Amino acid sequence: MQTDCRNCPFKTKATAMLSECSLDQLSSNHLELKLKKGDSIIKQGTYSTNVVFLRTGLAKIHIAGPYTEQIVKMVNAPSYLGLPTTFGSKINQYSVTAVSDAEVCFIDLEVFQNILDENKEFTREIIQEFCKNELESFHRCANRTQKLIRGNMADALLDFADKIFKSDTFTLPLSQTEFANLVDTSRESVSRVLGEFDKDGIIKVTGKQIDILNKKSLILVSQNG
Amino acid sequence: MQTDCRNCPFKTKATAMLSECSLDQLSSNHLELKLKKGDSIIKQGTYSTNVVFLRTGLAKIHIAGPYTEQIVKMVNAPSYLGLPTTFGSKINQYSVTAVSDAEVCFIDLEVFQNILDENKEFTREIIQEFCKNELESFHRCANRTQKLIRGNMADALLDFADKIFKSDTFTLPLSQTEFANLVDTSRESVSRVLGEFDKDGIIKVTGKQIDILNKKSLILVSQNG
DNA sequence: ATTATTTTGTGATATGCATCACATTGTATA
DNA sequence: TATACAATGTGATGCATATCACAAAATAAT
Repeated sequence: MQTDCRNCPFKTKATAMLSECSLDQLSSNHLELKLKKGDSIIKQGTYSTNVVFLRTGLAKIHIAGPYTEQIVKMVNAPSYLGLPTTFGSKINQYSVTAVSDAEVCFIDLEVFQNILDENKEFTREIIQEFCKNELESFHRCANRTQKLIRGNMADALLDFADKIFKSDTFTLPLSQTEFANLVDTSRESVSRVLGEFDKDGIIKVTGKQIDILNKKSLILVSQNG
Repeated sequence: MQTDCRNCPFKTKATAMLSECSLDQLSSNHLELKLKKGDSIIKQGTYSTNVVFLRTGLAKIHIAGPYTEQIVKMVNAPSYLGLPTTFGSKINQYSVTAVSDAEVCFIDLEVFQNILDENKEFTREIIQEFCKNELESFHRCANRTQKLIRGNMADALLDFADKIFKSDTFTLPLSQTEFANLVDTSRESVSRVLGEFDKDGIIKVTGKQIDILNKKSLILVSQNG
């Protein structure tokens, strides 16, 4: 399936910088796909020469650790995925899976490279993106290892509310097992802590539905314990 | 102090791609400094519009976590430092400190940006570098949280041997407290585990001097417990 | 050299959380 | 609608490791 990228309403900040010429180049060199929740977008260990543009939806980046699968981060559209592998080893070093219905465009790496070469502004934005990611990963590294479970879970919930869903009411797009892999805990602890937060009136849990009732408390838990 | 960048013997893969013109631009727009072990290169919370080129030496990237200072990674020359902050918020989000004597060049961000704009190959290499870092951080994230202390310490030692010093004999450039902050442990555990490894004949510890005696064992410990 | 300060070694104790073991509920499948 | 399977709730137990509390070296400062 091919669409005209010029009129794509789901541009990243970077894509908005592209010349019409480059957009046309994209149009004629990409494969658009509609995915269902759970579908694999990038599979670790697999060969790939594509950059993936996540047009709509929400995805998890996950990687096989020595014992369990670890969710490294959540990504929501619009966003480019898979740059590290395609620019690096060509063998995907991690997996990306849709956790909601999603639309993606597969872009040939060479085309993407051309577009980088020919659009300074685009390149700047992509580099900005890398910088932001690196900083985030530094912070995550420092926080996740120093905080206790309640703090990390509070962080994760705040992340979902503020960065992913932009709302204090949302339905968790992950099972508790997945949530545990994101927060570096066990499934049981997720269940327990979610229960505690509910009992304490900080959030309301109704199945996978989360309502943040007392955001200040949640932030306090995030900061302390 | 200014030197001619054309003849700098400490070029990164990226810098080697630069045109003579760009190198001259660098030459006339940078500040070269000799640093002593312990000197600060980048200070978290501080304003900055410089990219730093680590010409020689070894540095640690560290960040203030909620409780302790966390060492995020070790970087050895030649390497560019501080891109994430300068391209991002201008306020340094982390610190970089020399852990050995070092030489650095401070490059004005605008100059660096110009050079990026005008050298596609250079840009490609810088992006490659970002990709490599992102992958590394993913792996670290998965490993550090899943492995026990012995495994993580083995990893760190192997990293020093293989990536930093390229030798199975080296002197630890960190105190045990710092090492602990790198490996997500307590100072006491570092002392204990180092003692265990020594007793088991895997390494020989003489003060800060480390000799890897049985690398296979060390790799096994890294993989298992 | 002598004192002060930082770094390291090592035992004893406390604790956060993983793990195990089920019960229970929810959800897909026949 | 019944049945299988996956996702969740919850107690009891064990363990890895942080923390505390010193002693002993090693380094730095005077």
